[in-house]
Amino acid sequence: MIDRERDRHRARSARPVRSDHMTSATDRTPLPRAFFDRPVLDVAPDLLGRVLVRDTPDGPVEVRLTEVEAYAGTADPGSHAYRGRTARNAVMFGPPGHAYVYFTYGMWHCMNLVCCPEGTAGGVLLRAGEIVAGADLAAKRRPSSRRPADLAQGPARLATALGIDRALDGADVCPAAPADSPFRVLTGTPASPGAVRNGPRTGVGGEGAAHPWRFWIDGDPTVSPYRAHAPRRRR
DNA sequence: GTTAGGATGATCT
DNA sequence: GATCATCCTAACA
Repeated sequence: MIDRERDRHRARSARPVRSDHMTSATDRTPLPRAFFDRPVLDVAPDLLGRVLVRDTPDGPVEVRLTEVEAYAGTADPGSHAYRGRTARNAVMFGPPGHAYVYFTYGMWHCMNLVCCPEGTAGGVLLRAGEIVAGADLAAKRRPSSRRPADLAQGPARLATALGIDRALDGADVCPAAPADSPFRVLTGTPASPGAVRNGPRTGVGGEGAAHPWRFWIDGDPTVSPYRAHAPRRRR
């Protein structure tokens, strides 16, 4: 319990490494499918600093990823794919570079990026990020937001800010042309390896809790507060 | 500042 | 019928 508190404190209070005076422009080259056709533990930390673009008729929203979690398919007790393929998780077993969107807690959507070769159900949960374009639209979708940093501070918040729902389950994130999909992932400005931290995944209990497969950019204010797995109490 | 508890429904056993 | 890869608000220190 003490350790939990300490981890949480550490994640929140680490020194900021923000670059308010950044001069180098974001690299807007889309990531190729080969980027995702790798083991999840390679892809997950490499996604930090990348920019997910979500196009809608209302306009684009772009989020710079600051926190992700890796889920390693049928061998990982924390993964939705642990018990094998079902209608819900089918997209995870498909080709890499697609969105796996699920509905949870009766209210929220969360989004993964499918990794690994087809047939291997790897996924990276997008947990948090910094809205770098379309903040007005994101704020309209998230009226309870108090400040820019919390617009996408948490997986369901990120999905809400980007207007993501089950209709986007299976969407291609590496389209041949931008018009072919509502998603793209840009090269962005990858986080330097020295700024990347990792620790146990949020909300994952049991044997899956042992894996330190949550990755985040140290000190970034948009990283969500860590919560250890807590079994729901009966009432 | 922190914490407890309710909201709400698809999914799976 | 239990379990969620969660969020928000009210209440409290």
